[in-house]
Amino acid sequence: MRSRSDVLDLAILGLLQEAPMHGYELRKRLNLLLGSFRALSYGSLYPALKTLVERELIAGVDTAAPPPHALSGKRARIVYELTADGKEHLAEILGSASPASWEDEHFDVRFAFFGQTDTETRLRILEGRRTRLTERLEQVRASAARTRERVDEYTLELQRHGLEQVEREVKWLDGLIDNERDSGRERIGRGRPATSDTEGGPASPERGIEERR
Amino acid sequence: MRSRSDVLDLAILGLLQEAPMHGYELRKRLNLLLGSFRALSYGSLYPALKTLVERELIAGVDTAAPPPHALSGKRARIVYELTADGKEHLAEILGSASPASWEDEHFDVRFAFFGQTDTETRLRILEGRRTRLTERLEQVRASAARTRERVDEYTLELQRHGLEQVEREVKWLDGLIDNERDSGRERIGRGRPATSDTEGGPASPERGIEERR
DNA sequence: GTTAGCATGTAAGGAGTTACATGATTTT
DNA sequence: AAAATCATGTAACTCCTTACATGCTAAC
Repeated sequence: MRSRSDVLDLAILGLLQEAPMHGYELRKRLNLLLGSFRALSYGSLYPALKTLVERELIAGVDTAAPPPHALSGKRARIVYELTADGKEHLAEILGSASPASWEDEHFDVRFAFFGQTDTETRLRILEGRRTRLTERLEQVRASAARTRERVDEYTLELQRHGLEQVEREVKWLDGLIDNERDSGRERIGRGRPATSDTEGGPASPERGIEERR
Repeated sequence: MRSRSDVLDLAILGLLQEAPMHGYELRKRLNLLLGSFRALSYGSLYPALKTLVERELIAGVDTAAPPPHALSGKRARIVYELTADGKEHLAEILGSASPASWEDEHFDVRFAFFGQTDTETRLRILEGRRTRLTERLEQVRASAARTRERVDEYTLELQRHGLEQVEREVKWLDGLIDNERDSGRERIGRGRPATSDTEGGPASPERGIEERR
């Protein structure tokens, strides 16, 4: 009875670290976080919560009938929060930078919780990710060169577009890496993102991502 | 005993239409085609081939022991090719433009076989895809606006980057759509819009499409 | 003569989805 | 009063991967 996706577990723990929440709300936040739109189903979420409770990493409090006030009005909903074990477990994961961290499935979630990760680990993950992507570029370019002639134009265009997307992602990473290097060099604190930021708009962390346009 | 992924079936049929092939080779071509790098495993491919044979859409010929010459040297390998039914089935799929065609999982494969698809269908798929993506942009932007304040900067940056990628894809589609419109109209003058996609980027977009053939 | 790559398959299991089942609360 | 949306869960099923099992052939 092991598993239930590492990624989902981490996403849940990370979100609960920010604030206790019930399942339904968790799902919405999760959908914004992961892949940004693919809707995670309840059929995945609730069983995952269940096993996390069994492992005592989170605890659920049913807000329906709090012994003192019998009629709090609200209907049954179970608000989950991290246990001490859960916090420890989360900190352990967020402090690590294993090769898995920069694979497709893990990277986005790890990145989303960079606010709870120290600069050094952030850098190692970003660099690992960058290496992973450039390896991939090499590989695809190599095998594309080998099959060049027998491929029709649309297949070729699809490949070209795919490569361009990856190249773009590498540039994005370069910006982020520069950013982290700058911030790592001036302060030694834990966590804390680089920018003082806050001014309005969907502005990107200053120098990081301005390429294009 | 239905199914075995539509997408995989289509990819196999489409590739076999181009040329008969054995499993091992099919896999390599498939990996270039789909997602461009994610390696499809034999555990998926061979069972899929098996059911396609059972459905009589393809037929496999074992090249190991051709009755006439007992020692052709080559080891056992099964070359698959489309049956008449298979060709018909493929043509039917490639002629359709159902909503499924422009969903994430299907679109790439449909696009890869545009060479075997008529202009009108190509256009409908490209436009459907474009609509799908812009809907998604709207949706994400809307829910992002609602949660604006309580999201930290890294999560925000991730979302911003995600949106940018989708926007880029829409522009790519715009270029392709213009291209198809021009060719559908059997190229009358009309200095083409040149698809404002480019900037410093490496690849020269379009151009490749729509020549030779 | 041994490593690397060609070639074909099966069994078990992981990670998720859809569809079902149920009911409360809020909005129109 | 109806419809939407909040809220929680389970069962069955899908699609895929990993690991196993087997053996040939080319190159070093």
